[in-house]
Amino acid sequence: MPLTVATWNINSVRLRMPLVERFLSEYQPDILCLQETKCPDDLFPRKAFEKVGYGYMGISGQKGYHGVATVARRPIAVHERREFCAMGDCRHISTRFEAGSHTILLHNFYVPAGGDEPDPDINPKFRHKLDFVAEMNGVPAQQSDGFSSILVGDLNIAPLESDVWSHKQLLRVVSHTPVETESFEAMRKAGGWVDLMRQHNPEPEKLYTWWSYRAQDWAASDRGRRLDHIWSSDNLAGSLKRIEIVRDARGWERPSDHVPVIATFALD
DNA sequence: ATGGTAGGACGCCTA
Repeated sequence: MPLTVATWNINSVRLRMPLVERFLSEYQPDILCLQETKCPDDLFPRKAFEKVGYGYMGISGQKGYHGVATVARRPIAVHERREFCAMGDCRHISTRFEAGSHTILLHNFYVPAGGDEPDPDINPKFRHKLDFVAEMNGVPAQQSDGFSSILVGDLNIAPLESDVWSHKQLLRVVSHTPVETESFEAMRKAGGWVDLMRQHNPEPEKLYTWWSYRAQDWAASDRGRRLDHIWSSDNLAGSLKRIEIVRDARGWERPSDHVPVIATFALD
């Protein structure tokens, strides 16, 4: 049976609810994981999601900053909301659902951006980002309880050379510094996670999911980065049929600076 | 080398 899972940093779910509705109606993913909802749970637009057929949701939001939500048109249950770095931030929610013969644990992450200065000794936000990635070592793909796993989200790191428009020019820019990309890839591999976007579109093909708001013409300059990711445990990777980056969404009216990424699985 | 834009909440932090 097919399963489609999408991830999208929406940069205010309330402001961009019309875009979310357009995306859900055009692409109809089974599950959509949102980041940067910037919305406390009691103000989350539950009714609007229910109205378009997405009646199952796990939300973890706070006022003004961060916030994640996983919405679905098929049953999902909240598994856990994990706090990282003892900061009290809403940056993770995991949900659980049945698909084919699998019970799948789906992690939805919003990793700290890390500020501008890539030196943990003088920039606490960069320190926080590195600590957060280190703590993600405690989220392995293989569960002792036999769940299969998917991990998605805005991970705010572009690990490979072809994940940025210019490897050389971004080596000292937060999101692509060696200390980030190396600890990120080490964490992913140690956790047993497969990078599904790269399984489907290997290097050196350029893959971007984010384009800065500050560009005069984002599409013409195309200075993008792959900050959003979809990973899975080994036992699901072979069932991946398709990965789609919805680049068009960056050109929609009042867009997020991130675009949706959709994974389609054919599960037994 | 620099500054550029956007959102939340309303002065300034975060991305």
